[in-house]
Amino acid sequence: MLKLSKKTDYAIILLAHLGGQIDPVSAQEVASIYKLPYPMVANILKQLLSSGLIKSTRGQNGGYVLRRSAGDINLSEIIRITDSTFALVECVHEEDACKVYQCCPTSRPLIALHHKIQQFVEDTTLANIIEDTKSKNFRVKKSSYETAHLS
Amino acid sequence: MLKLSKKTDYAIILLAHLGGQIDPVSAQEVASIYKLPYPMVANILKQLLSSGLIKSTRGQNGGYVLRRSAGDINLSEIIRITDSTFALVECVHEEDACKVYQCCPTSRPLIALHHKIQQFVEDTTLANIIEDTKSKNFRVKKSSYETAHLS
DNA sequence: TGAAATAGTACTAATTAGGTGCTAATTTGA
DNA sequence: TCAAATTAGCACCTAATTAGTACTATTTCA
Ligand code: SF4
Ligand code: SF4
Repeated sequence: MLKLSKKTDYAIILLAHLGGQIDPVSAQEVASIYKLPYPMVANILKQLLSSGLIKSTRGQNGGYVLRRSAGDINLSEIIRITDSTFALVECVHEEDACKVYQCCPTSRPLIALHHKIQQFVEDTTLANIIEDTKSKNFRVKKSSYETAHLS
Repeated sequence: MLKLSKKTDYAIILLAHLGGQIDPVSAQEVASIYKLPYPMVANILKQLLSSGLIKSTRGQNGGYVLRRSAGDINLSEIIRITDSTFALVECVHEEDACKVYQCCPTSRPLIALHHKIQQFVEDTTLANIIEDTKSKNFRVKKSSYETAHLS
């Protein structure tokens, strides 16, 4: 369906929040701030932890903090963790994955398109997202053309 | 999962084939050429027909031809027909679609990213795809950088 | 008339996404 | 020391979407 899963979508919100904090933030806290279902948030954080993107402290006043700087984390990596490795078409990473590959005339242009989109998501860092976040209140006043300073 | 559905993937193959022919091509024929399951191909062609992308002739020697020129059909339209309207995140086309929109800090940068990708798929016409298709045999010999003349 | 083909619709099966529950382990602070 | 807060690690369930199939009717042409 060519859209980000909720898991990835929420993960981006969570990471963007952690990126703006210094002290650990608990799953409880971040779920209530953004009105997200706590169990989902907890699950996603656990997955981000086991993938090494964040680190945790247990017990009272515990929570999560980013393990690396926001500028070092790109969107491609987040998608890979919470969704799966991005592949516009199956044959991008493994030619054998698609049984019609040998007959397929359009794999080449589709793979080329894949790489262009891939470049975008790799160039978009968490720091970029956090930066862009700050002006949310002006969204409705600006034209869509002016939102393009993302990369 | 951020990938094209098989339906869209196959639709592109079918349309690219029709774009290279003058006489009507039957579902049977195109299915056998590309080793695709006939029922799927037939279904997809029916959907492309009802969406006005192709036209049909029935009976013996019948089949399908493009209704418009390949240069007039872009990837965005194909995706809209066989998948659904592209939306990287739900809030792109309708803010109310996502219940956390009011609290969401990251919608702005994600919508910006959406528009960039959208621009790509709109700029990619069926004619571009057909053109790029011709050099498939050189794919393995070329670096991925050289595949970029798509848009 | 009969074979080849589309037209339309309805259906099933497999996979994925979204969301929940439970129990153990750890830390803090009263 | 003990209870509360919190993460850790699973296993599970349900709904939605995708992939693929089936069947019947209609049209065309030889
Ligand atoms: S582009 Fe062709 S080879 Fe690649 S996944 Fe799609 S059908 Fe298969
Ligand atoms: S970006 Fe935010 S508002 Fe948009 S769909 Fe995702 S969670 Fe909802």
